Order: sequence, then C-alpha cells, then structure tokens
Amino acid sequence: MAGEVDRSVSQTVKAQLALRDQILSGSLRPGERISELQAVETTGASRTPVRMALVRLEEEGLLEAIPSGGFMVKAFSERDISDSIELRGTLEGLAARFAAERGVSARELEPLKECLAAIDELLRQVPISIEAFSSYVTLNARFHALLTELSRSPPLARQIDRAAALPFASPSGFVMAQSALPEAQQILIIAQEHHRVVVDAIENREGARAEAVMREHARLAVRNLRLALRNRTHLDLLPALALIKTATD
Amino acid sequence: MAGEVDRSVSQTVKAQLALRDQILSGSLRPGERISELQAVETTGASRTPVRMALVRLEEEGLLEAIPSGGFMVKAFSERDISDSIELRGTLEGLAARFAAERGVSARELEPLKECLAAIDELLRQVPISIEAFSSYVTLNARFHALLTELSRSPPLARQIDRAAALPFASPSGFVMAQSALPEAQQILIIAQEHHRVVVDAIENREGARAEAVMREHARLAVRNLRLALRNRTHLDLLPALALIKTATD
DNA sequence: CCCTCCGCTATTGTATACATAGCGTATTCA
DNA sequence: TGAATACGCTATGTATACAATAGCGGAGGG
Repeated sequence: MAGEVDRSVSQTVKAQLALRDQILSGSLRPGERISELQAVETTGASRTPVRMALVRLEEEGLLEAIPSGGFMVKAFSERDISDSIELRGTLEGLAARFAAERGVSARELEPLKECLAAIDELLRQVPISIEAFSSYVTLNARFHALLTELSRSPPLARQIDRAAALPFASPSGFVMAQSALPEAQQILIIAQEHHRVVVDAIENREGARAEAVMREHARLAVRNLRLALRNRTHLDLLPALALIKTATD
Repeated sequence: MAGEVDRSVSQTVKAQLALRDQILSGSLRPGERISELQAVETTGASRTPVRMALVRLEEEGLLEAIPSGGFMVKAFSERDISDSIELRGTLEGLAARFAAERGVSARELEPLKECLAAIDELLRQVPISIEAFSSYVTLNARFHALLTELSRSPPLARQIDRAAALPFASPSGFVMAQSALPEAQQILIIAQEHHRVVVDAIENREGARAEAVMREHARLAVRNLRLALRNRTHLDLLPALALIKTATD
C-alpha cells in the first residue's frame, strides 16, 4: 500500500470525494457506521485525511456523529428532503430578490439569458432525448448557479450550496429524481417558465415577484418529488434514494 | 505543557471552542493566518484535534482556507453581516410558517409563552438594568431556539444554526450590537411585539402572517445594525466588531 | 437456563514523527 | 546597485504509533 499516491490533489479532498460518492451511490447504507480503517483502504488515503474528510462530510450534513465515537451515514425522511428543497427555494428566492433589488446590468444578465435560450432549444424536442436531458440537467444547474451569483451575497451563496448538499436537494439531483415521471417533460416546461419569469423580474427590478416565482418553483419541485417517490419502481436506478427512510413520518 | 489535560470533553471540541473564542474576541485579527503550532500552544491540544477544529471552523464560516495551505480569519463586510441577518430572518420566517402550518399544540406553545412573559417582565423596567439586559439576551436566544424547534424540521434548524454562526448574526450577538444605541429599549419593545405576533400567528395557524412578521423582525434588525455601526464609538467594547471590514462596499 | 460480571478486542481519539512545499533571505552576477 | 537564483528554514500535509474506551463474548454463579 501507499506505493503510489496521486499528488495532484490533496489526499483530504480525494478522500472526501470518494466517500461522498460511496454514500450517494449507496455503497454505504444509511445508519451504517463508517469504519475509518475501511475508508482508509477504499480511498487510499491515510487516517488523518480520512478523518478530515469525515468531519467535512458531517458538516455537510451527509454524516452524523455517533455519541460513542465515529460517524454514521445519515438517514433522511421524505419530509427532510422536501423541507430541504423548500429551504433551497426560499434561499434562492432571497437571492433572486437581492439580484432584482440591487440591480443587474444587461451585461451580467447575458449568461442567464443564454442559458434560458439553450434550455428552450432542448425542450423543443418531444419527447426529449437522453442526451438532451443530460444537457438540461447541466444547464439547469448552471442557471441556478448564475442566479445565486447575481445576488452578490457570498453568505447567501454559501448557504444555498449547503442546502443543496442533501440528496435530491440540488437542482440536478432534483431533476433526476423526476426523470422517470410520465409528465416529466411537462414539468420541465413549467420550470422553464419559472426561469423566464424570474429573469424578467430581475431585469425589471421587481424583487417581490422574483422571490415569489422562485418559491413557487420550489413548491413545484416538492410536489413532484412526492409524485416521484410514489413511483419507486421507476426510481430504482437512483441509488441515492436509499438514503431516504421509507414511511418515517 | 500537556501535563494535565481535561478529559471531560474531547480535545477537538476544546480546541474548537478556544479558537472560536479567540476569533470572536479579537485576539486573532481578520486576514491573519492562523498558525497551527501557535494554536497548539494556546489551546493545549495537539495538532490533530487543532486541525479538526480548524476544519470545523472553516465549514462554520469563520475561517477561510488559504490556497497555499492553512487557514486565515475571515473578514466580513458590513453587507455580509446584514445579509446574514436577513438570511437568518428568512429562515426563521420559514420556521414560523412551518410551525403554524403543521400545527402546534397548546402544550408545546407553553414554553414560548413563558418566554414571552418573562421578557415582558424585564422590559417593564425603564431604563433596563444591566442584569436585566443580560437576562433579555438569554431569553431572546431561547425564544428563537424554541421557535426553530417548533418548525419540526431538522434540516431547517441546522441551516438556521449555520446562519447564526457569523458575528452579530446570532440573536444574542445582534442584540448586543445594538445595546449602545440610545433607542435600544424602544427597539427591544418593538422586537417583543414581533415575538408576540408570531406566537399568535402560530397559535391561529396563520402561516403567512407568522412568516411575514419574522422577516420584518429581521429587517428591523438590519436597520438597527446599520445604526449601531454608525455609532462605532459606543461599540468599541465589542471585540467581534473587528471582524467587520470598514467601508468595504 | 438466564443474568451478570469480567476481560479482551477492535475502533476511535490523540500525539508525534516525517515529508514536502512555499517563502524569505542572502549572495552572486550582470 | 539591482535583480535573479539558490539555499535553508518554517509551517503545513501526511503517515503512523500509542492510548483509552466502548462494545462484545465467554464464563461463572444464581
């Protein structure tokens, strides 16, 4: 062991990425205690970086400290997830409001509008292809990231990132959760309409409207998550689903 | 050194508390690089727990990683702080809404009402004594904590804690920041009125009203923070103030 | 047959030793 | 005299050794 280590990235980051992937991919089951030694073997890093990674993942919300020591994979109720989505929507609503009220130049709005147009292009296909859907996920994430950035509020951006750390609470994770629904494309079209309205509201400096539509965006997401979770059969391909405790509340 | 260590709490927690105190008390200036070795000496813990504490404080938002390695104390603009307060208000607004919409029994509302009554009692003094003010800070923090708890949303509670980590963004830190203002007592009375309304709204299951009043509560806080920061002379007694960059935006 | 107590083992928490990279300084050359 | 390069030191990143504790299993007694 330790014969050759990748020196291009720090061992800590490497361990963090590897462990997060293991958690989200379902290799580690919720409630399961994470063995440091095992993590050392699977990640190739030594105990110190592994421990740092574990601490970071705990702060991130994916792990939970065990009183007697060590960490376990956190389990989420369906409500935890829907709350997190609504939470993110509320935060993004504030971001949109900030962007609108603080003013955004046409130059700054450009990338957002390009994003919008690119998504429009994709949605023109009926039904949407797998590749186009994949592009949609990327563009959607970019749209949300740009919106966050336009708030010009690092503390808010930080919180939004945090809120998106939970499984399915990120824009991408959420979209993928719904991909199996029959009405998926219709949902994407409505979501895109929201996107369009928020850009318009920001452009016209209508803070309240910008905020309201982002919150509606999140409520739509919550409703669809519920639908998607009823369709569990279609969702077996999403390993992160295992993190959601079944019938807990 | 290291002759006797306190075994009652973990070294990591001890180091984290000590370092946070050093940051918030101004012993470590913003922008300053934190020396691990120095931290080892001042905290009495060894390098491993110190490093864990540093990682946690970074996630908490008080430290910033230096690209070349190590950490520095983060500096905050006045806007960062006011954004954080508004952010917390928005989150607490959501918590109040959740509490109202999800229903709270009379039994659960009891502690909140007791808190309210106790604060009323304190505010009856004009002018308020130092001891009473100190009690106010505690009771106010308790009120906000209870409110958060009534949302029954662990993810939301987590985010609220996070948002309160920045200097002055916590209920206590914020109240203290205004303590030197001449109109301080009047402010506390208005704030208490907000508290009363939110409890009433929750009791009557008026989610929108509960949310609105908590956001107004935060806006009041932001306005008063601005006032307080103009009165810097009065605030020299608050060392955490040094974390706020002067005239940055 | 079950419950309790003792001891062992495995795993985490802590400390320290080692490697490496970055930065500052000093010296030399142009 | 100034700038550039090389050398060395210091501080961080990493690895591993040591210590303590908690959980578990077995054995003995009731």
